[in-house]
Amino acid sequence: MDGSDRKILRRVGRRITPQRVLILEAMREVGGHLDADEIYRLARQKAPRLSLSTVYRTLTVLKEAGVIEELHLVEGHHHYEIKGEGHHHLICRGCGRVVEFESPFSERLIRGLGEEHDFEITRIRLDMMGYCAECRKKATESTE
Amino acid sequence: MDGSDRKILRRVGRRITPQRVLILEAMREVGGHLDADEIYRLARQKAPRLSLSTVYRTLTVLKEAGVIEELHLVEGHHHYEIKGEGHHHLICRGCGRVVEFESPFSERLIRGLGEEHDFEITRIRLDMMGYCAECRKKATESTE
DNA sequence: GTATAATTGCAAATGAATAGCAAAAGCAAA
DNA sequence: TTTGCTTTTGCTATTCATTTGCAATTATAC
Repeated sequence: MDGSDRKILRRVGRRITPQRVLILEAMREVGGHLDADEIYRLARQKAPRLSLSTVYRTLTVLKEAGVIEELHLVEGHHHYEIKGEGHHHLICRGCGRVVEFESPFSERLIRGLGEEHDFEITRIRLDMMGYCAECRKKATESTE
Repeated sequence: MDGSDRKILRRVGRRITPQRVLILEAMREVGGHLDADEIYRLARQKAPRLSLSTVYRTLTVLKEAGVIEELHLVEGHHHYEIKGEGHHHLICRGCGRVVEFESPFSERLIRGLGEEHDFEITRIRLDMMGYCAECRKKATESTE
């Protein structure tokens, strides 16, 4: 957790606690998307008494503060990732692997869409589902 | 539920029951996205003994058969809609209203993205979050 | 330091979704 | 149409991610 994270938490009137620092550092260190339980297990390595509810509460706080983002990559539970990278996800329906890619949207396209429906667009969520090379290969092999 | 729905269910080896017919008809009639409970309440008007588990099981069957699609529009629970319209969602963060819009993607763009990551893309999920005209107006008024 | 309000850990609760099971019903073949 | 087999249903109980209540602890302003 760096200075700017601290500033953000203060701005929204939240305290800086070791648990919050730890959770955010774990997320920054790993990068990409993690679910609550993965974060819990990671952070507990350094703070064995950390509770899962604190993880959830911290994730809510960080989400509200706009530091992280909640993703719906799979059914059943959420994933979380540090915000600001503005990337999207390619999800393999075969093996579940997730590949990140950069936004293919031009500013102009987004502005046009927003104006068309009189919406001020603040966030784009784009996920593409399909099959990765490996799973396609496996599928071909098993059919032959 | 029309003939083609029946055909599809038969093809995947599922039976055609009054409950399935009812649920699918309710969804087609209302159009757009509904959650399991809304579907339950709608369908129960005509079949009071219908159970919520049957709704969930039917939704799973229809999902597997490719007739409907599960959406993650809000946290906490899913929404379902008839497949095939290939549209996306503009979701207002203020009032929760959902506006549907057509895909802004060109075939070429999608093919390019797929090739770049060696994925065969079968489905695109695009949701944009923001604020509708009304909520923006309200926000301005309350600040003045 | 001290006061005080936010935060934590723990345990219990919630709520969407699933699973187990006996009874009911669809459907293929006779 | 009747039979026989299998799926499906309704009911209830269960699962599991997430939330909440609460007393004890701790961050932060003064």
